[in-house]
Amino acid sequence: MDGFVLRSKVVGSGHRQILAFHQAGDVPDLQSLFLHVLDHDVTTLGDCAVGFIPHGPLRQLITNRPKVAQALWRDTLTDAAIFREWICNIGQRDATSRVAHLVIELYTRLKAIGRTEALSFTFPFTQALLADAVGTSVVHMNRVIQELRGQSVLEMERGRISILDEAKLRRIADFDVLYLHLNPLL
Amino acid sequence: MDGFVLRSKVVGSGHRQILAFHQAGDVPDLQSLFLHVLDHDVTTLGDCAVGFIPHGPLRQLITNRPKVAQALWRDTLTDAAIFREWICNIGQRDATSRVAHLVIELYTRLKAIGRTEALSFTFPFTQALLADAVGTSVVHMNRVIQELRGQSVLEMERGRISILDEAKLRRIADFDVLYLHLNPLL
DNA sequence: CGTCTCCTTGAGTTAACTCAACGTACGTGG
DNA sequence: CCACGTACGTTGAGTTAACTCAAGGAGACG
Repeated sequence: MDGFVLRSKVVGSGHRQILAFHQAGDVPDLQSLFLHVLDHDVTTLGDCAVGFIPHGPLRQLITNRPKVAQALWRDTLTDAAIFREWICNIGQRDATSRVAHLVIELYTRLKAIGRTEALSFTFPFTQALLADAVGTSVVHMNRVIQELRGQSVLEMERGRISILDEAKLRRIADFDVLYLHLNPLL
Repeated sequence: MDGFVLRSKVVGSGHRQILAFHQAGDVPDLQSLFLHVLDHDVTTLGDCAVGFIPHGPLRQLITNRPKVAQALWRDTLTDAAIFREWICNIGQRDATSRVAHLVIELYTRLKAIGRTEALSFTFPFTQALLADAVGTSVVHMNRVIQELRGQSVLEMERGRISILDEAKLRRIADFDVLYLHLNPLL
């Protein structure tokens, strides 16, 4: 309902990979609705207001109301689409692009629910967090952020991210909004 | 029904990222059932026998038979779980581990449907294909494969992958089968 | 005032990349 | 049946992006 939630997984080396960020309105738990065992961690990121829906009533709802079921199913499919884009992001782009891409994704999704102000939004990140999300070391993340700052593309400070040059950021990010499937009527 | 299908996406640089492999019994198209616009490519890999189910009758089936709907929904959720593991694989492991992990994943999934022989299976790969799947260059993929060959862990030749030392491969891969959710009753 | 978390910087190292060339197998058409 | 083209694999050499280790600085907070 408010705040941010993240999915993550710790691999054998001890490093953590963040798999997704969720915001107000998302239902992260749907990913495990029919899996019976959670294969990753789901954590709040700072202060959060969250609601819980027991699986029992939820399954009943899904059985009795096909339209609601389809809307929820659709939600899990857009999550999957975002996972796929993250695979591309981490697999094919350099660290600077990856960060830019992540920032635009967060900005775009937050804008869709009216939680941005102009070209900025609040997000309780640390550099270590961003590093875990895009698969770089913390030190390198620091240098990438300085690079983006130096180019007057982004500003990041105390839980707030501000886009200074949107066109340039989009270019660096190689961002195509399609995968977010924001328009359900399309 | 037979053969392999792959999902992929081409990024701005022109490079291709493979997002998933699908085998007999999978229904790759379910990922776009409620999205109305496909955000990535789905391609056959060599000779294939595929079946098509029009969305109309499929939606009707889903509406009328909640149990079937849940089984199909579950299928899309396991696909998402695999996407998540790929994010970890590409984001956190080195190239050798990534290849090892991919091989064990393919082997495990094929074994579940009885399409392996002993510790080997047929798969129409090229080194360029594997490179696109784990996000490395072709040249580096070649060296990684030579490394695995040299350590007597794997053999790959003419569309066949053979595991020579399963324990060692699992160790290199950092593989935990959980994310495949092979047992629906768990 | 000390402690904790987070950010920053420098230096050395390594994994992976690019470019370019060459080898090899296979199939096809002359 | 050979010559050629194509696709795939292999190798070497030089370069670069990113990593690790280690240390120092800045702000927040009790």
